[in-house]
Amino acid sequence: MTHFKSQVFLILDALPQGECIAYGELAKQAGFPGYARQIGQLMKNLPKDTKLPWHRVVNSQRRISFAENTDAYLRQKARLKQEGWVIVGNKLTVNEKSTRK
DNA sequence: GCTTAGGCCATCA
DNA sequence: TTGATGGCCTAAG
Repeated sequence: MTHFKSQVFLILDALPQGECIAYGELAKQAGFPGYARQIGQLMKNLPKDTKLPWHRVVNSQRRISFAENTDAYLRQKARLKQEGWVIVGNKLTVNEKSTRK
C-alpha cells in the first residue's frame, strides 16, 4: 500500500455522491499530478467487492473509458444514474442538483 | 465527432 | 535496460 494509493482511496471515499472526478484531477488532488494512468491501473486492480466509489472516476471529458459492452461499464453507468447523473451513450450529463457547470 | 502526437508513470516481458 | 501496455491528459488538425 503506497502513499499514492492511500491518498486516492481517501479522496475517493470523501467524494460526495452526485459528483464525479477525472483521473487527472484525482491524481492531482492526491498530490501526484500526472498519475492518471496509475489511477486506471489501480481501478483495474480493485476488488469487485470494494467499497470505493470507483464509478465516480471518469476521464476529463466526463466519459466512461470502458467499452459499452463490458460489465464494468454497465455497472458504472447504473451506479452513476442512481446518484443522479444522466448518461447519454458513454457521456455523463450534469444533473441540475449537481454543482457542476 | 475523429485521429495524431507529445507527455506522464508503474508494471511486466 | 529497453519496449510495450494501460479505464489517461492535453493540444492541434
